[in-house]
Amino acid sequence: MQLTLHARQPFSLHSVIYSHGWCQLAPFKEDASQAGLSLITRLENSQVVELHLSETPGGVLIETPETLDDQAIRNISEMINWMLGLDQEFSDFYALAGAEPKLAKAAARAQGRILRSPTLFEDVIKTILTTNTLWAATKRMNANLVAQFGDSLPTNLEARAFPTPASLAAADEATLRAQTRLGYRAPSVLALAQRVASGELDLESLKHSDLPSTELRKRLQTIRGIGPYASANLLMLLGRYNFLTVDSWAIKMVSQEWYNGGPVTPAQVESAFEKWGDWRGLAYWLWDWTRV
DNA sequence: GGTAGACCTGGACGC
DNA sequence: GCGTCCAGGTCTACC
Repeated sequence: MQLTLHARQPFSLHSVIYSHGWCQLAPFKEDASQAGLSLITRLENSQVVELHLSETPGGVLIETPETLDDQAIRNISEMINWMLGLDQEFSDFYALAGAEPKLAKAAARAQGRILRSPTLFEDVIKTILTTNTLWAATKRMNANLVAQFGDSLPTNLEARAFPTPASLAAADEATLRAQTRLGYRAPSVLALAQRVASGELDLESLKHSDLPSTELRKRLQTIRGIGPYASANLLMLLGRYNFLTVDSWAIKMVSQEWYNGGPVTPAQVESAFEKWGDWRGLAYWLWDWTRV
């Protein structure tokens, strides 16, 4: 099956794929050429498929060896549209960024879209796995979750999709802690999976929520394991750029950029980008931190 | 509202 | 090979 989707211009698949580290997390798989991206995902009809994404004039080409019915194709179309933010509009941001040397290349590179997972559930779990640990450990924990709880491709039992809420909800905390190496994050992951699987929490509805960003942030922070940094990361994935993902790296970068390497508080990191208004999270994210 | 300490893993380092 | 130290956000108790 082949499917072509149109993207609002300017668009660069490479810029979306490398917008952050998600492309390194299973079940995403980077192309050796860095020109495309593969993923294994579970469709609404429970079919597990492998999709390959590549750029085509005006948009993105989706290919899979599977034979799919019309409903599955619609499902994939909506999923990829969400993951790549094909409808997202950044002209206001580009107009502002053009006057700032540290962001001047954003429009030419078609930057702004942040790679999303197929479901917000997957993105919340992955975000929890990024907290209070090194990137190598995040990749390991995530790979363990996929390997132990994800559904397999029919044609390759080793290749798995991200676990469903139900499959994780059925796990026990001890297994998550010890075998998946989630450590103290295990209760958070388990509690979230159980809330989503039971229907108590409709995470996916937040993708298109009308809530103001501050309210959405409060809602996200009711999830165990989601604090200021993680909620800001999730808001950015939801297309809200009102908050900064202030982590230790951000503090270090702002210290070097504006405080001559001196001590910097999270509030000072926030204020450094305050003038960017509703775009401040994106201005921070795309800022060219290289010294001139 | 602000602060301190616990939570857990794995890499780096010294012995 | 073993022990110790440290980095990395969130949560909770306490002031």
